[in-house]
Amino acid sequence: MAYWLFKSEPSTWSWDDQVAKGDAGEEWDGVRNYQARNIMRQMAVGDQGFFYHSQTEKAVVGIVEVIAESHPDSTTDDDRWDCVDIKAMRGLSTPVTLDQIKAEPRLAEMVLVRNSRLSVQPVTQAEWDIICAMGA
DNA sequence: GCCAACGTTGGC
DNA sequence: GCCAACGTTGGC
Repeated sequence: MAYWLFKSEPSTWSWDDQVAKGDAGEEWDGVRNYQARNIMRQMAVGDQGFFYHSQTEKAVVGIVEVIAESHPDSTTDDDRWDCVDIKAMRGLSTPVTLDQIKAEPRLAEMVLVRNSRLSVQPVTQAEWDIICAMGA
């Protein structure tokens, strides 16, 4: 199983919005970036991901599961853009903030730290375990 | 609200 | 195919 990170502005699509969708989940649509799209194309059903709030909160707030592999993005007619579907699994007891992540030397190589603008990112097993422990 | 970083676009 | 201009994103 692989791990990922999904970034969203809470004012556009928040963790609460995602939770409200329940097990039906929702398309992770609107991505218009080749790098992010290519990462989504690598995802498999059952993979897990962090749900990260950018801008005001800047923290990992929850864990999601991929429930549909990459397919055309229904919000555009442009066939270049794909998306996956995800559903909320559980919230973190304590959100893990960007400050905490930057303060943890073992997370210095995270894409979130290295390339903060990428909206969909891969996460390693080690990074996953560390952040889960920090948020428990 | 500003600015730096980055990606995309379009003219040549 | 290069590069300047522009738009977007996200941290501060």
